[in-house]
Amino acid sequence: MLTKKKQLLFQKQAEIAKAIAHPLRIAIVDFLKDGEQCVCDIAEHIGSERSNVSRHLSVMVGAGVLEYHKEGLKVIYKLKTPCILDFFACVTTCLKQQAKDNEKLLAAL
Amino acid sequence: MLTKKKQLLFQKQAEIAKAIAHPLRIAIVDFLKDGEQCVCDIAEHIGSERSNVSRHLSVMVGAGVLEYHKEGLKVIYKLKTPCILDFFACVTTCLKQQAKDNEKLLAAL
DNA sequence: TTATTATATGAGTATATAATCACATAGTCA
DNA sequence: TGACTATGTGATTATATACTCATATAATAA
Repeated sequence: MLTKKKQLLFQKQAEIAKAIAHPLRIAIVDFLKDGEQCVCDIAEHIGSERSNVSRHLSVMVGAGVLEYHKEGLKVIYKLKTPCILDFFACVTTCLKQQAKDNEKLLAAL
Repeated sequence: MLTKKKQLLFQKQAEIAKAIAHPLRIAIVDFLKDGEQCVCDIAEHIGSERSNVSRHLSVMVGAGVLEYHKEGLKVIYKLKTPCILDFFACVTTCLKQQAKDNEKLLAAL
């Protein structure tokens, strides 16, 4: 059986994973890897309503993936830890693996 | 604006992230890192109904995170790519970062 | 002061997800 | 064959999430 300690750890890990597990949020993280951005520029870049983007951003702030500071009217968001980007490297490896499998399947038909 | 190509990539990445973004599923992946297991042993280990575990497993198979084979009555699941485990290293780094921040906050009170 | 802009948030709706129970399926063995 | 076991799945319910619109807040500038 799982210890309480492990359960808590898995809970926390799931929160971070959930905070990234959305196409728009991944697009946001990908955009922010090149530097901090305000909400309006993020919204423009990913092509979604500002209110919606604002909500996605606050989800990621809540999970500790992003942080922000205010500059006049604007609120500037950035990655809190670059380690989040490692996640994409890992996922990309998985996708490549899948692509290889599909190739094999295709070749077998 | 996002290219169609990037949108598709982010979609795929989100699918994998979603497949892991649940405490029970993380517990399953953690359990499987030491070797393949049948549904009943997984259910026992994580302390959940077999039918529920079966559903979680099929979500992860669908996302290409797990694979399985049958052995008599049993269905044996295992990690499809070890790269999934890198994800946990990354998330753990984020959690440590958060813990540090909380420490700072606590010290400031 | 008012007008403008950027952002956040409440309310409502639509959809997705998770869990449970009952049942179906399929393999094993007496 | 029938009993048993492991797994999967349909139906249901509860909950969570995503999105949109309207509105609120807050900073700025005229």
